[in-house]
Amino acid sequence: MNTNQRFAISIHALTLLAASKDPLTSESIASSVDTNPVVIRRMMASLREHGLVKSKPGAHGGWRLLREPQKIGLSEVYQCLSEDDVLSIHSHPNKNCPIGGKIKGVLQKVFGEAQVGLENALGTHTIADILEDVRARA
Amino acid sequence: MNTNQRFAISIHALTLLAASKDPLTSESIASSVDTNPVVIRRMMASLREHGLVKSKPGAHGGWRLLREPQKIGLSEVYQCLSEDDVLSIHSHPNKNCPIGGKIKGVLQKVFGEAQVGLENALGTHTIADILEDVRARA
DNA sequence: CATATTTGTAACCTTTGTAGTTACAAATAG
DNA sequence: CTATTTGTAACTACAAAGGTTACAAATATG
Repeated sequence: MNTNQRFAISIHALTLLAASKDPLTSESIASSVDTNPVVIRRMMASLREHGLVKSKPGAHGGWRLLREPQKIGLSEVYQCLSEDDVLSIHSHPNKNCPIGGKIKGVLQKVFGEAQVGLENALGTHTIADILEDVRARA
Repeated sequence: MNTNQRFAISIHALTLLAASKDPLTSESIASSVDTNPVVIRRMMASLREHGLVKSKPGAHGGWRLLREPQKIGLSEVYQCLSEDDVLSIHSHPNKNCPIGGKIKGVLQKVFGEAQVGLENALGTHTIADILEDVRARA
């Protein structure tokens, strides 16, 4: 239903940062993700706006975490990126229809609950967990 | 994150059917949803494949439910449409990287849990509930 | 200061998915 | 037979995403 790899890439990048003492460049993150450095910068900018990471331009620059990995929950990462909700409502149902006129409000409520269900499940994991899981698969 | 109104439209259409004794045509459903009848037929075809509705061509034809509305959970409706999961994984992380090589498996597990959280929340509602909620907003 | 490195960002292209639309065949009721 | 309705292919328009290039601005180092 959805195609937007930014969330997956964000987790990937944050996990790389959690595993590294030194800052990582967009270039090196892009290499592990297998994409273009600009794609990484664009995405990391959202994480930076929410205070999860910091960037430093120039020689020996790059990205680093601003918080311990066990304090970065996946629901928070998700919220850095999610402009809209996962489920979306059709825009202009017929307001003259007794059902069409009311359905949007009902769907908003129900889809909101679904969103909470999704984010609660994500919130049970942190970047530290993910790193641990990755390492356990060695 | 997502744009695909089919789930919302499916719920809308099923609610219309639940509220009607007689079969409804794609035309009349499309009118309440405010879209083209072909869009409705395409979407209803998925619901038919999963045994939720039945269609009859020809004069006095149309769509009707094959099950009582209180026995149609929203999670099931969702599953009729969801080809992919809500959260999607980036396709080709670098397998030579110690993290890139393992991240897909880890994300599959975590995203699967998130999907379950979403569907569980949806599963607490049925088409009968939705119709009731709509009517309560009169 | 000069240079190499790295982020920041705008601009553009391509691909993909979705909704919308037209057209017409096939089925069905009366 | 005729009007109605689904089934489906084919096409268009549009938007979002990822990828790419180009270049300005910032920074560490010698």
